[in-house]
Amino acid sequence: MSIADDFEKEVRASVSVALKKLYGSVPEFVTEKSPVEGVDLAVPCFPFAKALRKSPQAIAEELSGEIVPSGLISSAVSAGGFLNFRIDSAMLVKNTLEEICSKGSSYGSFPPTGMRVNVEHTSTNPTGPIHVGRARNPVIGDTLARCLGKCGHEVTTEYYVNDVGKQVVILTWGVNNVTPEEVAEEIEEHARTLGKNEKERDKTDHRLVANYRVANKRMEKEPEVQNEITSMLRRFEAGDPEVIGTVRHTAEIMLDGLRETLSGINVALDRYTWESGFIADGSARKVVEKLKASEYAGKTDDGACYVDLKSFGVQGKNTRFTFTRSDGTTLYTTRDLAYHLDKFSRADRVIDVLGEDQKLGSKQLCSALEILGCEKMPEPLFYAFVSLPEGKMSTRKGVVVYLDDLIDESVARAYEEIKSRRKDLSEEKMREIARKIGVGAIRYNIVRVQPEKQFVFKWEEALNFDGNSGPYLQYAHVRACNILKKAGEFTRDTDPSKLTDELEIRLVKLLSEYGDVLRTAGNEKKVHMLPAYGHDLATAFNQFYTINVLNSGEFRNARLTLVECARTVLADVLNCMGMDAPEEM
RNA sequence: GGACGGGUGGCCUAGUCUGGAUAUGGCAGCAGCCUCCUAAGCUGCAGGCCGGGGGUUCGAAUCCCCUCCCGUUCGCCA
Repeated sequence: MSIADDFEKEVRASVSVALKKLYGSVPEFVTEKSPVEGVDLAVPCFPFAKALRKSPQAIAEELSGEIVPSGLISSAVSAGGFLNFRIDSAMLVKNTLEEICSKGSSYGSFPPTGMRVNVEHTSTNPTGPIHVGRARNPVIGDTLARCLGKCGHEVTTEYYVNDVGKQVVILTWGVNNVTPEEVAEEIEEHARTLGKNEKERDKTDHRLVANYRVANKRMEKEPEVQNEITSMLRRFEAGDPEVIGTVRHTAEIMLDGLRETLSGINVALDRYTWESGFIADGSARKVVEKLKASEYAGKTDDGACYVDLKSFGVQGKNTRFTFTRSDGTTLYTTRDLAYHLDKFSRADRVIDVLGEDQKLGSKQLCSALEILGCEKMPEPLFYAFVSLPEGKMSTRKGVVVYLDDLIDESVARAYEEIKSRRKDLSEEKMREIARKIGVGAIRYNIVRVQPEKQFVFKWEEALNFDGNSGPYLQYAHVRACNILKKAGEFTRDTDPSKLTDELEIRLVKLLSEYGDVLRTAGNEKKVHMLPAYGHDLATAFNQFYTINVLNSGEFRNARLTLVECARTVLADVLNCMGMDAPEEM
């Protein structure tokens, strides 16, 4: 329960009492934030006007006369039909600062709920490196998971590895049959057609791309290769452990590279679940049997099985959701059903971070789960695709920016910045800080926009280190650290009579709202609230920092206490966004 | 064609679910601020028919209807 919640409760109670006393009844009313300076909570009186046959202004006037400031309410005044409340800033300051001082980095966190929440994110096909079109997924997913953890839930993050299907089989064939000479030639040719010289990156996910391309090309031209791949696929689907094993091995090699990339942006997943596992353990088969037995089931002339989802609101030319091919083998979505049943056996709440191309698939999945008698539904969190100014991202056409390249570029840019302004640091230290800043800039830039908004990737925006950016927040944190380092010893002082400046109150007010932000960002899956809050907090801190002398004078202890509290919350906001909180930069 | 999402100053963006007072910030532009805690900062100026049109309402960026533009999707692919 935050002080803001308490304040709202008191406001509602006092308005209710006043309404009852003046007019004999308590109609529904709302409390809201106000754009007016110095107003912390407002009650619009317009809705009362009709029933009471009085002007909103008069009602606000009468109510304000009835309400005596007490507790957290310091004043209640009427203005233009609104009843405006002001919070007692002394209590706000004292309560907030004391709470932050005593709780430290757990300030803003909620007590354990015992709820198990599973967040599946990233899950890109293990057939190539992660490009920035997909980078939204791990960043949103990881940030959401961290926020949910702060909300008190037991969070597990999970990557679903698609090691089944044509794509991975082609890749596997390429890894095992394409010669090093062919690979070298392919790399050269690719560079030539794109007109740029891509440097060879010594990472498995990048290296294997050439094998994959050669395999695709040869499959198109050579019938024998086509046959080999088709036969591998058939053996895979028949459950041949040898084929399944080699494909999985290839996927594992690829995944090593992907994991390395993810760890580069501070993303580590708790669990990797393999799609092939649901074939191996028979659970996909069980899904098939159960669906076949349902009243919605049907069979085409060829023998493919489907359920008709018309009555579930699924739209389209065809409302059939096919779950076996005519040869009886399962499809991706069938395995995904088994996977979701598995997830629900391990978690109370299941969240899938998905690209918007999965919308229909996700809807079909939910309907099928309903048919299977699943009581809970997965909650999808969709994000729109990232494109480049020249158009849609395509690995084949070379219209692509890899996440690894973005990270390198951003870190290099941060290194240049730090080199130009800090002559005193060692090379090693500069590299270390540049990494933190560069990665932070990327994560912030991605998570700051609402996921459903389409996103055009521009280098100058991705590498922006000013204003509404990751480094801006990190810089505010650095400033706080520096003051505290220079200050050395001081006694904490939460006496509100020493922190009465408008800028100080505004900063404290923001600090007091942190819990609400985490609740919205986590439980309501509105992850972009976090960077917005962080930016407001950093701005308030910077203003406070600029105006006041903090490390001397009669208010030294109180101001340093506020600096310490701001640093605590800034560091935690950064942490929730998977960004490092450097002590210098 | 249907379904779903987006459209907010030159560019990017918050607010839309749950209607409320002068629409949030940033970038770029202009003008200032480092004898004092890192100027990746701070202050000020300029810039808006909230895609367009109707409607509901005391009140609409927000709700309803129509319409335009952009994206995604409508596989016995994954």
